[in-house]
Amino acid sequence: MTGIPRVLRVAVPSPLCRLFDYLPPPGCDIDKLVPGIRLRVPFGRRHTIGMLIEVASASQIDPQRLKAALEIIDEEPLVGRDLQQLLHWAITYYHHAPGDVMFTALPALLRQGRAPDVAQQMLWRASGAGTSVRPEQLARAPRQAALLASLQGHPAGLTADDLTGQFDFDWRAALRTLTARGWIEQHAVAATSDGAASGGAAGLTAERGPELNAAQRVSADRIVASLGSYAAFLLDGVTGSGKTEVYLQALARVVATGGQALVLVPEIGLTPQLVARFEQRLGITMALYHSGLTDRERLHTWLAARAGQVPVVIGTRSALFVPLKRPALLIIDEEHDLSFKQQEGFRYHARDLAVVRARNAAVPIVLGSATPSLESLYNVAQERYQHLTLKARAGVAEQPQVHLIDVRRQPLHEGLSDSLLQAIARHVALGNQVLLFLNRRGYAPTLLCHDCGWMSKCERCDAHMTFHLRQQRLRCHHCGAERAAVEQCPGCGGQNLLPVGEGTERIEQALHERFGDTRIVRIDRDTTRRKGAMQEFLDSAAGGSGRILIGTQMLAKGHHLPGVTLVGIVNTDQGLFGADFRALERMAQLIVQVSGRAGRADKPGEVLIQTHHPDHPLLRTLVHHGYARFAREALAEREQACLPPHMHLALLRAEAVDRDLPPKFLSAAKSLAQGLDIAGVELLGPVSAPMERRGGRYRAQLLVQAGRRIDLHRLLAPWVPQLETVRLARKVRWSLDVDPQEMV
DNA sequence: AGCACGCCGACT
DNA sequence: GTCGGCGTGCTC
Repeated sequence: MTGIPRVLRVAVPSPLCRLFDYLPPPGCDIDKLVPGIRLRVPFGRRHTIGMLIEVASASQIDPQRLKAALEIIDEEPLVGRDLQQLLHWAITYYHHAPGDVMFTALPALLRQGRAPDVAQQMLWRASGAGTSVRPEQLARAPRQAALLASLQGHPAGLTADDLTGQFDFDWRAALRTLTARGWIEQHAVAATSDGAASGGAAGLTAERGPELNAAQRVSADRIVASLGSYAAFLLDGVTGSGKTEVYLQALARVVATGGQALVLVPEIGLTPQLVARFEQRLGITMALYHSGLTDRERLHTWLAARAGQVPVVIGTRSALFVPLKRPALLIIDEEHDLSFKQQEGFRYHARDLAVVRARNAAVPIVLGSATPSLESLYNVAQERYQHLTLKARAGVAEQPQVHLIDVRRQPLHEGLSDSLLQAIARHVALGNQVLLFLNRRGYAPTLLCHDCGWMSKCERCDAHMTFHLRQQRLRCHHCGAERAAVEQCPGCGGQNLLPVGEGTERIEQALHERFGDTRIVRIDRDTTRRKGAMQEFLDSAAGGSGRILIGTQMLAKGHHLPGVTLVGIVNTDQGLFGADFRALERMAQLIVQVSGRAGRADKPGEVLIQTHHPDHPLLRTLVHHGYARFAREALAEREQACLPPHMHLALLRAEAVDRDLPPKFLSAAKSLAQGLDIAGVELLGPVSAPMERRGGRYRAQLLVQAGRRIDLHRLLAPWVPQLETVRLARKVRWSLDVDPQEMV
């Protein structure tokens, strides 16, 4: 064998848009250098964990500058080919730092270099270098000194529990520093007891479900028939049409044939009830993966899924990256939901990546929604997805009656019109439940001084502070700033502070005054902060206690509220003319989702929508002809306006405390882009963000638009690495958002 | 992002 | 005289 120089191309956790080249660790077995393994590498003046991306024969970097990797961590690639491919795809599609992409896809413990084995316990011990350091040298850092001394005293190593018992300060910070200096190392030993993977099928018996109706049958059959190869389905069915039954049929087949499925649900959609229902029907134990778990639990699920020990993994956005040994099916429930889009750092869309993952793994994917995103409907029109439609509303005789209430020139009582109040009284008198929806918590969005015009503005944002009556506090819902509400105007000392506008708290109070003896339950972030409170509310509401339910966004998702016969949407107007071109789509989805709560079981439902714009054409279409027709027209409108999904967008954002810097940086970025001279791409801006100041920073954005996706990427690929070299890039916080979902 | 280097103000 | 503020620069 000739000595072919080997260079390891490594993704290192950093925001830098490139890979770093290393020499193999001294004396390492070349065969172990497989893409997908982790390495410990020197990086700058510290050590870090890197992911091997490829083994190249030569580097672009001056060979003198190449350092050798320190250690190989993994024997085998952490994830299989399909996931590796997916991550590479994501790096080039989102133009995001490869290290950041690779490492956000891993559970925290693996990110930290831990062995991919839950049965191991991590110990920290002084490294070779660390044993010869005298702790007294660290006189400036007494905690580090104490920690190092302790570890030197225990050559076999100490666990996190040991350290927590020993030190009353935050030893983890000291540990990080010492680890970075190379004086402490982690090492894994077989754990004494707990935590071996418990496996999947717990020997439960699957329960029989209801008979499927024709549409459900067809849908389930087509999904099942496509198992074993790639196919994308949009399962489009109104609330109560039985999408879940279709999922269950397909999942049952996957489970029966020994495959594995991954189910993604929106952040607040993952309830114990949903999981219980799946488990009963499939006769298995589901593996959960979401942010509410501890790092250890997440690692446990991840490993069990990778080992093929669990048949079905269910989780939120980040579960997309859970490896499967025998992937057979992917399901994205409520595919239109915004929580599938990560809104910071590596801004991926889990639904879009899931489609790519399904293709790589040659398995079918089902995107389910009662209100599909316009993107997905467009993909149906382009014949990229197959459309499965469930029309019948299983078990419910009639669709709810939907009416617009024109509130122009009508007297409003704390935001509620006479017609709505009368309807509420009517339904309550019949012993039914009423659900009112208002996407604004607190008592009033602002306080106004009647004497001098002072308003409760946030000091750090271009926004007002919301007045919370019961707690007597003013809060900014954008940055979290908070202060006590005063009786006197801070401007003039006057006593006439008026709450302007309505929030859920105010509606609740108004309803109390009007319907004194009726039980009213408010469900928003303020009343459900306590863990489990949301569930208690919903359980008690489902049980019939609470005649009137008032709530925000969080009430819109598929909770079963069988007693509700009237849904009132207090205010649609923000959605109709929002700064974001998707505001209307969101509002329509919300209206349909909230309406889906009404009139289950045998009671017909009624939906009343208050608006100042009863003639808004798309709102009328939605109300009179339903979501499908609304979506068709909205898509046509998007096409005319040259907006997604007919157009492809990327948004370069920047923010800084200094107001001038973001636009300056974006202008520099724009010049660079223009210099690249890519045809078919248009740059709009820079402009300030819709809320220019937020959390004390000024924000601006530059929009990149292209009719063809390939043109967009032809610009982004060379442009983004260039942005790093812009001087001003260091002075602003900037990020690129490919396919932005919110323009704020 | 970290992390160190480096050059100017208020403290033992 | 030093501690430490954050501006600047680098990471294979």
